[in-house]
Amino acid sequence: MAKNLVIVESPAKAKTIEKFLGSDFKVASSFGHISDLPSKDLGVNVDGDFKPKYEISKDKKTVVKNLKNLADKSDLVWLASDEDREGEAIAWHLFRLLKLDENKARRIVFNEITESAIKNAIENPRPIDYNLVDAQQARRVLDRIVGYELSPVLWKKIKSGLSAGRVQSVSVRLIVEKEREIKNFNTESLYRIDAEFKTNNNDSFKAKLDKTFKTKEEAESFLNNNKNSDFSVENLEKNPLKKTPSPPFTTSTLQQEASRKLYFSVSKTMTVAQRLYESGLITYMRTDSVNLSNFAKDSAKKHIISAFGNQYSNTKSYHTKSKGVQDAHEAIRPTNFSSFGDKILDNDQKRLYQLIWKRTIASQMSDAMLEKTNVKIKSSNYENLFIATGQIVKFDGFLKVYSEGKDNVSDEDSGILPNIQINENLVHNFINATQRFSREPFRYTEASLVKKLEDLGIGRPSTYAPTISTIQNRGYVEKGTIDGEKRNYIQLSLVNEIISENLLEEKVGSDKGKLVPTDTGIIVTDFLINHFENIMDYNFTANVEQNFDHIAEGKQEWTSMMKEFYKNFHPRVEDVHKNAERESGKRILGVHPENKREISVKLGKFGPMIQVGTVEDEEKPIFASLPPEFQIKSVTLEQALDLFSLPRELGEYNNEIVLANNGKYGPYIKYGKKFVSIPKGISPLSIQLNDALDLIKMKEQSEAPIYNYEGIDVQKGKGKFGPFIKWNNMFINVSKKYDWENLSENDIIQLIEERKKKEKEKVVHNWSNENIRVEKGKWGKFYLIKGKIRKEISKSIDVNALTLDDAKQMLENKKE
DNA sequence: CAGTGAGCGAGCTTCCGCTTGACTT
Repeated sequence: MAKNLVIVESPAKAKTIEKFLGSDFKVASSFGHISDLPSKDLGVNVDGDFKPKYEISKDKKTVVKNLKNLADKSDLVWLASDEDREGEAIAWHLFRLLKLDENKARRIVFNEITESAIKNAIENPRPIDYNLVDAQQARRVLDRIVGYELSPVLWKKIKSGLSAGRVQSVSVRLIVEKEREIKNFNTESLYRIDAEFKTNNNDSFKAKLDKTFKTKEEAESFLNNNKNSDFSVENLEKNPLKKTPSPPFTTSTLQQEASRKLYFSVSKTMTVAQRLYESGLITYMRTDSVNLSNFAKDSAKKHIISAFGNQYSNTKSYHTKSKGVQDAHEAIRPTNFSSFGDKILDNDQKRLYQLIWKRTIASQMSDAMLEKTNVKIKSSNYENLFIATGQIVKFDGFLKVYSEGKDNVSDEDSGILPNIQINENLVHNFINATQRFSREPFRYTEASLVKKLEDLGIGRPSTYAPTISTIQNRGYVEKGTIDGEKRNYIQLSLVNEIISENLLEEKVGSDKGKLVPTDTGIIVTDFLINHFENIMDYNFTANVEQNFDHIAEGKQEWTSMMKEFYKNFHPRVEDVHKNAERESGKRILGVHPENKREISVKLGKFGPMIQVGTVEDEEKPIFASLPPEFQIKSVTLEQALDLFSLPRELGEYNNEIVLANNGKYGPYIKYGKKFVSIPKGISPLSIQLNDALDLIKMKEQSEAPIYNYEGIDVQKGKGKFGPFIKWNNMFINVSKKYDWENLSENDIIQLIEERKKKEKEKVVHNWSNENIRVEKGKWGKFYLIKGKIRKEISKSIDVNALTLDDAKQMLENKKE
C-alpha cells in the first residue's frame, strides 16, 4: 500500500496526477463537496451562534467511506482540493470526516496540472486556511437562509413548489425587465441614404450619407437635390488599425462562442467539454481564469513558430478583470497543441476542441495590422458628405486562425475600396433612401444571459448551466416560439435621374429560442421586488462578496456577518408572511354576456385559470384552466369564453364518443378510455373529427407491435432519453450502432437477450406472484422492489437468506 | 396520470457550489 494518499476533487484529475507521482503515492478523488447542510430543514442555528449542521451528502457516503479506508492505511494524507473558497472548505471537511490530525494531514495547492507544479506543491504544504473556510461557510449559510426562507413565502402567497434564491431570482428579474423594455419600446423610423459611386476606372464602391431624414418628404427632396449634382472626392485618409486577439477561454466565454459559432446550448457545451476533459484532451472546463501555464505558453509558441513562422508568435499573459474571480484553474486549453483534433471521432467533440485549439493558439499570436481608409465625397449641390470606409489587412497575425463571433450583428463589414484619388470626379450608379426602423433591445439567449450574470459577478462557472435549467424547470422562463411578423418598409431610388419607389418586406419581433418570462416568472419577480428589494438588487451579490473577502482576509468574523444580515432579513420575511396580499396577477376581462358575472384571469394553485363570478357571489364560481398558448397578460374576453366550450364532442369512432379537452398534462383527445395528446400548434377549441381520428390512428400505429418475442409483443418509441424498444415492461435503449428506423429481427432478439442477461445477473430473488424482487445495485448495495417502491436493504442483512415473508415485513415498515 | 381553484389542514415543495455516474421513458 502506498504511504501517501493525495485527494483531489475530480477523478479525471486524479488519473493524470498519479502518473506524475511515484509508486509511493495513491491519488483518489472526493467528487466535489462531501458534506453539506441537510436538505430537509434550514440546518442553521439562527437563534444562537449560526452554527451550521453538516451531514455527509447522501451520494457521498461511499466516497467518504472509501477515502477513510485509504487514509487509515496511509502515513500521510495530502489534501489537494482546488485553491479557492469551496476547495478550502472541501479540504476542511475531509480533514474532519477522515478524522485526520495535524501530523498526518498536509494541505497543498496547484493551479496547473503539470509535473513540476505538483512536485513543487508537495514540497510546499501549508496549513488549512480557516479564514477561507469561514468565507465559504458564510457564503453557504447566506444562500441557505435566503433560499429556504423566501421559497416558503412564495408557496403561501403565490403557488406551491416555487423557489427563490440569490442567483435564480435575479436571473429571472433580468429577463422580466428585458421583456418590459421591449414592450415599452417605441419604434421610430427614419430614412438612411446610401449610394454606389463609380471611379474614372469604372470601379464601383458604396458610401453612406452623414445625415438621416425623419420623413419620406425630406428624403425625397434630398434625392431631388442630387439630380444634376456633381460629385468629387474631398478627402482621403489612411489610418493604421491594430486588432488584438481575445484571451483564452473561460467557462463563460466558451459557452458564448460555442453558442454563436456552433449553435450549442450552454448545457450541451458543458457535456461535450466534459467528455474532452475526461479523454485528457483539454484542461478543466469549469474555470473563470484566463491564465495559461508557462508550459502551455511555451508549447503554443513552438507550435506557432513551426507552423506560421517567427513573426506570428507573440507570447503573452492574460489577467482576469471581472468581479469575484477565484483563479483556481487555468484557462480552458488543449493539453497538447500538436493535436488539431482531426482524429476525434465524435463530431461535436471535434468541433468544440478545434474551437478551443484555435482560440488558445490565437491568444499567443501577433496582433493583426490593418489599414483603414476613409473617403469623403462632396456634392456640388449641398453641404452633407458621403462617407466610404474600407479596410485592408496588412498583416493577418492571429486572424490567420481565429476571429471572435459577435452577438448582435447590425452593420455590414466594410470591405475593400478601389483605388481612389483625391479630387477625383465620381458619378453615382444609384442613390437610395431606405426607411429603417429603430430596433428593440435584444432578448437574452442562454449564452448572453451567462455573460450578463458574469458581468454582475453572480453565479460561478459550475452553476451557469444548472441555473438556466432551474429557471426553466420552475416555469419562470421559457424559450420563445413566436416566428415574428412581416413589416413593410419604403425604399426610394434615384437611378439615371429618375426617382422610383419600392415597398420591401422584413421580419420583426421573433423571439424564437430566446429567453422570455412566463406569467409566473413575472408575478414572482414583481412580488419579490415589492417585498425584498435588497435581495433582488443587482448589486446584492457584489456587496456580500465584499464581506466574504473581509472574512477570507481575517478582518471580519463570519457569524457576525450572518447575524447582521439576519437581523434585517428575517423580520421582513415574518412581516410579509403575515401581512402581504396574495399575489395572483389577477386581471378582470369583463362581464359574461348572458349572466353578467365578472370574468377574470389569474394564477391559481395549479397554474393560470379563468374564473366566472367571484367568491362573494351567491352561485359558486366556475373555472377553466388557461392553456399554455394564452397568457394572463394578453388573453381576451372572447378567448376566455371560448374555453368554457370544453369538453367538446367531436363525433364517434368505433362506437365511442370522441372528446377534445384540456387536461392536467395539456390538450388531449379522449375516446372510450384512451387518451391521445394533441400536439403543439393545434387547439382543442377548433380541432375537427378528421384530424382527431388521424391523431388516434397515428398513436395506434406507433403502439402497434413490431415483433413478437416469446409470445410477448415488442413495441418501439422515442422517449425522453432517446429511442427505445419495449418488451415485457422493460425499456431497452437502442444505441446509435443500431438503425432504429429499420430494426431487423436479429437486432431485436439481440437487444432483448442482452438485456435479459443483465437482468438475470442483477436479480437475487424474484417472487413474481407477489411482484416483489430483490436486485443487486452498484457499490454492493441491494434493493427491494415492488412496483414503484424501491428500498435499499441494510448491509447487516444477508440478502441471499432473505425470505418472502422478510421482504413483505420490510415493505410494511417502509409504509409507516 | 387526464379537473382541481373558496376554506380547512395534512404533507409535500426550496437554496448555491463542488463533482460524477445511475437512472429515468
